[in-house]
Amino acid sequence: MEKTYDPSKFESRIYQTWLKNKYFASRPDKNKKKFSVCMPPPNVTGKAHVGHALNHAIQDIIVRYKRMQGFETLWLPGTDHAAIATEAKVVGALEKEGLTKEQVGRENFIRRGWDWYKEYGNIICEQLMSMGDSCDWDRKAFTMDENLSRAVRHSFVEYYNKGYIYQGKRVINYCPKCRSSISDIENEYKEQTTKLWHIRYPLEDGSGEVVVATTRPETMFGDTAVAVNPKDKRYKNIVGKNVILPIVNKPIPVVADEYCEMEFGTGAVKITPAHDPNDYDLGLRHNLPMVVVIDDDGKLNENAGKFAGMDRIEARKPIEAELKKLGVLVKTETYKNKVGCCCRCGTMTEPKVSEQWWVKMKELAKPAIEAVKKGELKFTPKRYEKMYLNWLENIQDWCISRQLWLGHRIPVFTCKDCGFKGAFEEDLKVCPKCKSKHITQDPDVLDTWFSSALWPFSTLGWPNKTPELDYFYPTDVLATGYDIITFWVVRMVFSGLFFTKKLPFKEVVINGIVRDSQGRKMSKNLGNGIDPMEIVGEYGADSMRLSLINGTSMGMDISYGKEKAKESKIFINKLYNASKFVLANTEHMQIKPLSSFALDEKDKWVLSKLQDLIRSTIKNLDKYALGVASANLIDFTISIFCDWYIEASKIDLNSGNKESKDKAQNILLYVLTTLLKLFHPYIPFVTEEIYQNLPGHEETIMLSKFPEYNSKLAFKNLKFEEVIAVIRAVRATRSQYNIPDNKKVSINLLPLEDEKLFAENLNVVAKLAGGSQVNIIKSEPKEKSAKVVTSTCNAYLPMGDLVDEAQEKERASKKIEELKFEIARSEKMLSNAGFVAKAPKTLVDAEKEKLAKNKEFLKQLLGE
RNA sequence: GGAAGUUUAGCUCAGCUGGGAGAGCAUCCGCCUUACAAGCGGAGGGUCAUAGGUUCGAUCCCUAUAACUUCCACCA
Repeated sequence: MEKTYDPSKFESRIYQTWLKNKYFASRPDKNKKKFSVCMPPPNVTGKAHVGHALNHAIQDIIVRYKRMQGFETLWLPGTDHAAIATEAKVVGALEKEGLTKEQVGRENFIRRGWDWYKEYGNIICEQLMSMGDSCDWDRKAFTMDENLSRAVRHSFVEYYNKGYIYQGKRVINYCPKCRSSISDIENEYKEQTTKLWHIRYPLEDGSGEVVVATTRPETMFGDTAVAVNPKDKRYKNIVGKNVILPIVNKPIPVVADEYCEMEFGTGAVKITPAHDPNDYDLGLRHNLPMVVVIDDDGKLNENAGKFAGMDRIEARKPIEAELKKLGVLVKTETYKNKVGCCCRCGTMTEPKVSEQWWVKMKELAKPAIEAVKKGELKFTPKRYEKMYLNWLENIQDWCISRQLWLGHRIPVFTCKDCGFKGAFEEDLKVCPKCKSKHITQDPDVLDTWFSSALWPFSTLGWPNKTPELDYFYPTDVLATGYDIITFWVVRMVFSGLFFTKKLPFKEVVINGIVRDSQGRKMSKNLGNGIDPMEIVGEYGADSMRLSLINGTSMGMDISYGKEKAKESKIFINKLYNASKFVLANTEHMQIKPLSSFALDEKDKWVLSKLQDLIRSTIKNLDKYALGVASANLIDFTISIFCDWYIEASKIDLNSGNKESKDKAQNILLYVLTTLLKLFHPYIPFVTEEIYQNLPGHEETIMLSKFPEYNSKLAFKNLKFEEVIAVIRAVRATRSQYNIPDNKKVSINLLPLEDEKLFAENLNVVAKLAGGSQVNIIKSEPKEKSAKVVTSTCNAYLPMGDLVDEAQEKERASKKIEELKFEIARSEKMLSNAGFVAKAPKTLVDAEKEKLAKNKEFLKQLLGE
């Protein structure tokens, strides 16, 4: 092994070995239990961000753990075509050549899309590899693959034929930049400061006026009414009359509708049915005409008169000027509101009436709701079930059509001659009704999430009955972020239940969002994003993984910065160095069963602690408490293995006694090997690197058996901590006397109970407390000494005149105070009748015992 | 407007199906001790947001309050 820990020297080499040996591969095997996970497909043309790093660390830890436990484990990777995002990039590339979509035509455009996928599609996968993802790359899927596309068409046709898909006119959110409709969840509301324009609409009969307040003056050309609340006394007399729409000079009616809030603004609202969902509904109720004034490109159209051709937002200024000129602008005030924006490009979306394709949701949602309510589908943490249920219980129909060219084209065909219309899995060439060949296909494509919703089964071959689908489906766990529960998790669940009659997974593990070290969301605007590849380059994938997981709890947002990766690297370095020590001392060792050795107290202690660790690690991994498990592993490594066992083992290793040396070597090897296996899911590279150098190692740590609790190596009545306590107390006293660590002193031990224990550990005390010589004494020494007390053993450091009486007194009285406090506390508890009567017996007994011990201890201290 | 979450050491966060508060970093003191100075030893530092309640006992359960965060709905 290299002298210093340098992950860049071996991480990629090890990954290549794993790949080459097909350790990630998985095949249906009826003799084994399976464990399957499907990867949330990242955007094919995207790059990994720290959110991926976190999510993938979680998945890989779970998957590696299960694989080591002997499950036939499949982690199925893949990517998503992300139509809107990719189309925007291809359009951008065309623009640079001075071309438009329309100029190159649909077919060529799609070809360019594929070129794009091919050029950039592998970047993200390579990045995931460098993070250590142990997925079965041979099964890598892409939502636009032939078989996945077949799944999309198959499911569409099934929905369609069963009446779940319909075409309908509704107000939808339209992104003028992406030139497509987007669904409600893709429409994000952002706060902005704008103005509230108060505009005067004069009554047609000249008897007065109505002032309306609006945030969107540019839509006034599409106004077809002014609405007031029927209860509003101010406007009672004018309901039914007409007002004149300024600039346009057109009469429009005043209507009464509950929708208007009397308190807001002036209590009168201008109604633009074509450009606002509420106005649209109101328009339907009152039979109002619809006037479209904004075109798909976000520009005002001919209905806006002289403002035609201007951008909807830019037109506000000249419109305001015109209103002022006409004397109908009462006032403007600054106003904060929220406007819908496209989640992909951030452009303000335009509510717009149009004909779109929809999936009826109410009925599909029902079994998905039931699954969680019955406990068949579980979320970790549980609170996210509420988010899921809340969404499904208030679900709206799903707008699945997008006005794009990239993606899965809607397989609905219409006969130009007889008007026949239907959905087909194969392209329709001849009308089944009139045999005409004049067939057209719907121009729109499907929402990207439509194909993602099929992911857990389409990737396994569905709708074909493949052995993979049969064996690996349903999958076991889905790990994803809470930000896509509504986009994706919900849709996979109802799609899975509808098409396969099974839940696509049993458990959903939700991770939080990775924020910057100041707790802010990472964003391009702030420039505070962290590139995971940079972290991997600087600290290694292992450090990045551990730092993202350790000490966190599932579902919580985490603040992250390079410092954390550095901390993890420092720890891994420690593990690496400890391993180097073990390796250096076990080179030519003989491997023997631990039962063949006479174990002393420190051996029993480390082995028992290790068994506890194995048990707790399994328990925590099973409930996805990954951050707790790793913290325990790290704590054991440093505070038990390195600080005490390794140091103490040096005595046995250098004793010259072959039996002792053999024993120490075998214990060191066993503890380290076990520890590496427990750590492997978190830090796969370095554990493999070390493992490959261990005596008696197997082919790979990846496929070695995950440690199991061994009761034969778990001992009771461990006493080594009494020795530790004495060493600690001596060290503290030395520190108080400013005796540097490298200065040896003689130490006299006066055991209070177990003389044998201390007699057996004299050399341990000498080694770890800096003793030149350590002796057992039978009574208080006459020599002037610094006195060190613990509850089971006193230690005396003979220092002659260097003994500081004042300090000795202070230390003694401090100890006495402590004891008195403890005794008072115990007595108070035990004198409480309620405690004695109601607390568990073991607790009461323990308290009694503690009290008796402390009293004895105190007596002994005071007696001197 | 509806819902959820967070509040613990100077900082970043763990922990708790209720039984004496933890880690890392930072700070202070002492050490290059032959795995590790990316280290070792020692030390200081917290009414576990506030107020009530349940209990023999509350950081943990319940109820209010405050601050911050997020999700959903949305008033022109």
